[in-house]
Amino acid sequence: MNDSSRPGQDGSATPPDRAATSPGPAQATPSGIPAAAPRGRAGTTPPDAPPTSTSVARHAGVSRATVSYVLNGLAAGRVNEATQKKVREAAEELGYVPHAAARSLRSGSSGLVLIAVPADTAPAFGPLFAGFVAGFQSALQEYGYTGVLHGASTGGAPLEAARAWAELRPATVLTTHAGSLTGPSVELLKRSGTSAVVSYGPPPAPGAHGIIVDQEEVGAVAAGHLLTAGRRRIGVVVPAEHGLEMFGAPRLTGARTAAAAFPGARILPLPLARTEESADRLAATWRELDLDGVFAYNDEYAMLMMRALQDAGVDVPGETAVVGADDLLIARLLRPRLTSVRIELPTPGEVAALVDRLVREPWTPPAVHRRSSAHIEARESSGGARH
Amino acid sequence: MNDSSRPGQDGSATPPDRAATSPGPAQATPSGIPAAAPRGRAGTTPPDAPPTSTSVARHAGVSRATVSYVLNGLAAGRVNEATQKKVREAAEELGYVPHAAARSLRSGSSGLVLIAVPADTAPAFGPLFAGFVAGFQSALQEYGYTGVLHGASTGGAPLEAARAWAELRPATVLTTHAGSLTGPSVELLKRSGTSAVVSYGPPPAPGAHGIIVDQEEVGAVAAGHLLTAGRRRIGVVVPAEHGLEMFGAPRLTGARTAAAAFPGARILPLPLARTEESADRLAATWRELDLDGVFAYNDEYAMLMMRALQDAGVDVPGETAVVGADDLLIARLLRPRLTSVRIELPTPGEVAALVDRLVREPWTPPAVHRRSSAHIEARESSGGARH
DNA sequence: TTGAAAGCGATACCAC
DNA sequence: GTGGTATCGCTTTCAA
Repeated sequence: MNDSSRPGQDGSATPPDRAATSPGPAQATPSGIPAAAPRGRAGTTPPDAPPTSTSVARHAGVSRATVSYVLNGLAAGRVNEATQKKVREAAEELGYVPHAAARSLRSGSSGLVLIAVPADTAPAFGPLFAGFVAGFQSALQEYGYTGVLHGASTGGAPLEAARAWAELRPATVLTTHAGSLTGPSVELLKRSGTSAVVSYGPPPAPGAHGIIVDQEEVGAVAAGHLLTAGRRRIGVVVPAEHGLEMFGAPRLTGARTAAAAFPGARILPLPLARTEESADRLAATWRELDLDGVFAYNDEYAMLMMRALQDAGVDVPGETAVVGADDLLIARLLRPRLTSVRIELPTPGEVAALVDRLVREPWTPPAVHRRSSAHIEARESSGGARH
Repeated sequence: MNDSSRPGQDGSATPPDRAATSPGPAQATPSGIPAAAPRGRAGTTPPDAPPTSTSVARHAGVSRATVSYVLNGLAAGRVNEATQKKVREAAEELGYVPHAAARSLRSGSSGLVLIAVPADTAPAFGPLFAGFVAGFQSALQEYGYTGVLHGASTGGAPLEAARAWAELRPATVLTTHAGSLTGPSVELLKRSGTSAVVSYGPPPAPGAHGIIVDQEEVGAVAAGHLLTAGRRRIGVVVPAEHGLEMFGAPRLTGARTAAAAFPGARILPLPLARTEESADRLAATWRELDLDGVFAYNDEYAMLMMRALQDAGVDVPGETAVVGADDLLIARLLRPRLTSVRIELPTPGEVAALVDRLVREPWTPPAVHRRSSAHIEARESSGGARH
């Protein structure tokens, strides 16, 4: 964020005022009016300035150093017990809270772990990921880190994204987006002090660690299940939504791979938007497609698909078997019950432990710490007799 | 985060090492071993220290001041065009990224907007909220702020939470949790420089602004719909999950309020966990409960409920009408189609605009900026004839 | 046992 | 047009 319209700096930021970008590339002067009188902090010590370590020291009648020792628990055998009490009381009384920025500036590390999720894909992540993030943040906390989710949009420029993250000098960046994590991005982050960059989901860029969720395996398991059940003409739903290609494409590939082992098997990609209309349109031409099985990308799309098929008079699973993925609660609630691919992910605690290790041992060579596996959860929607 | 086990400071943090807490309350010495040799930064200037404004200046053969001017677009009429080019090239070449902490320390404002969601309730938030967060962060970015989602758990101590947030010196805190936002918490935040505290959802604590989502209205609209349709014995599902009371309770209250206007109407709370077993158990005793309508908390619980009722042979809506809330896609996919309460929320852009205004005009008195409303989206699940 | 002081990186006055 | 330099709040060594 290198623009002249930082909040609290001038008095004229407006939304359309697209942030001027970065030092690097040649850049015209900050578009438009150079902003009115950039007043710094106004008077001297307004009614009540935020309490600082200095205020606490004054209030307690000791030096700043003493305050620091006491408040950080390093006072053992250094500071008088009575003095400690005084300091703590003063801090309490003033409502003192240490200034994280000042601390990290001095100490050289921010203790921040950035969970970077590109804004445009964020809504696409389901409850599974939301749960992971929550658990991850809690786990990080146990290790002393502060995990924050950063979901800004960068218009797709990987280096811009990396720069935005790097400004915060995070100890680690864990990101879900493939595109934002190019080699140069990783390079930039590392150069600016980030000890580890971890790709969560997609395969990592050079220099980054990876916790890979093998989307191809998901597709392969789903298709394999259908194929094993005797289905041969298989449709694979590919979400039309932007930001889901990164999942949809490899799942399709996986299905194709699986089909290669079955002579006569055919895979047909089925573009589908997450709307009733789109599903109805697809279902209307179903008979022409002549498919006896469909892997519907995930449980939500599967529900959409199944509903449309049933409304169109297609029997599930008799005529066409349906398989979803993610094994959400709805899979078990649907009728017929939805067969689904369950994806085993590394737990938040494991990822937090990894992050901690990488921070403490930054020399650890980039590696893929895979630990995801996919199982089929067979239910009614794929169980019926074949066509 | 005031403990001695900050990452990168010592060499012995382990997960069970529950972060020692804060300056305030009397506190024993940091539990256990005082950590091994707390080595600061090791050698002098390791192979490549992160580039700073100074390195750029050196590299370009100018002073740090000049670098600052150029990189912040304040060089107009101050710095030679050729010099500017030199500076920008040097920055590019070194991969320089400004240090946000240093900048906020100096400028007095971090440009950070904290979206604080207590970790234990986070998984409870659905796709609606996820979408809001993503949009909000993008909108904030347009104004020059950095929106981050902070989902740490604090064991329920409001002041601890506030302290953790305050350390980051955010310009604004937007929080969804009622419990974490007590009067003293707001006080603490404001004293430490946060210009506005906004409660998103629950009614605000004293001193905080509020964007209220009137959960009672949701309950009232749902129950009102059922009552108007002639139903009189109405069950209201109250989620058993922790972290959902804040929604469940007011929705129940709203339903009760609505029922008060209909003589002979009865409201019966129905505790329900988000599992098939729980729903089946409830459905098994359905006839004894003798209910002709149920407001199932939200669409997901409604799906659970409806499935269990149908499996138990209860006709929906003939025998019992069902109403959900949130109007998700699944509402339209269910059969019978699910009647749902649609909640109109302020858009991310509107909230971002509000935040910006509050930061620039911190004197704005705390107020409730309500703009949520609930409408019924009537569908089949509540449309049938009454018992 | 406590205090003085040197920075961490960036910014913006005020002289040159 | 440029370059010193004081300063933001905090940590930590070294001296008293």
